[in-house]
Amino acid sequence: MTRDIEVKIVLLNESASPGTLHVPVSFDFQQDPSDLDFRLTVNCGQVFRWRELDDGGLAGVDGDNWWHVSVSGENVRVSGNGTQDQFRKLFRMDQDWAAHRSAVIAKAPELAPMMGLLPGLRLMDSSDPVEVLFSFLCSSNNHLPRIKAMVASMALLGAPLGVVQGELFHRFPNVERIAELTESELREKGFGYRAATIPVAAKQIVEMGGSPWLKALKSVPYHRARSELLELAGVGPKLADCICLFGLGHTEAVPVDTHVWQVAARLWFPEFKNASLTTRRYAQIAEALQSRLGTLAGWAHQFLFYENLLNWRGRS
DNA sequence: TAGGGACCTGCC
DNA sequence: GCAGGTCCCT
Repeated sequence: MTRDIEVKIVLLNESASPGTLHVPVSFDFQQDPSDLDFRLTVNCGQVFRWRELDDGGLAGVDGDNWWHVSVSGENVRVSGNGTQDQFRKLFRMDQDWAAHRSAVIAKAPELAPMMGLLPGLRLMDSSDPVEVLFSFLCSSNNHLPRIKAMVASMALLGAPLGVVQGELFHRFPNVERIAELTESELREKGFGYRAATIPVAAKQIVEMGGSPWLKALKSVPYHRARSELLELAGVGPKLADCICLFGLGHTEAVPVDTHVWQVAARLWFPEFKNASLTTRRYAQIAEALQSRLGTLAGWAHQFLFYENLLNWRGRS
């Protein structure tokens, strides 16, 4: 691993988030793709700003850092402006995921087939809950390509971080900047009815203390964090759980969306077959996973979600 | 409480 | 018609 001097440059652009630029570093390591598959992990709907490059690599942003990942068999080369520890944290590389896999299969054997189809799907740990929150605010009643376009559009408002293969990557804007947006400008940019809720939610967060308030929800119990998030405009049970799981490290959270709903009805609740997703039934499904898997429930849920998403066309 | 409909926009 | 829903109203 090489580690060059860090140069801190505070950007003076008032309209953008303050950020830091570092001299790029790179490091190499060995990684079994069936334990951690970077391509799968950044494409399975936890994050919306990673893209595949012409050289076959992956590039994306997390918080103040941009990353460029190149995988060749078990050899991985990472370039970026952050530390190796930050990269390892993003992909939760310090945990024993083979053991986690065995634990999930032991307690919920019916999940084994789906886990087998998606080897290397890892739960990420974003360092910017603000980006997670507003990304998922864009996701309601929406599809992936448009969600990505909307998140990319918001990201243009943030400070420039670095250039990868000729493409400029931005830090996600801070809540204060998002709170300045107007409904009409967001509607012009194609946000649809979410244009109304995004600035309102941002103002609510600023009112309560901004990003520090949101980050503080990492260290309160999951149910407390969830109920606080539910007070925000446009945030219902599903989004609150996504924010808890992907942005706040509450890994017992189980977001129940249309895909998880379908799988759950097939697997555990046949009586839900022609029913609607109510608060009560939502809780029953989440509880079914949480009671058996505890803090591994959120990771396990990801297999239900993504396997169903990939194969939804093939089902009735 | 459960069920139903509206809501932006774009792709199947 | 339907998307990784939420909100409002019977």
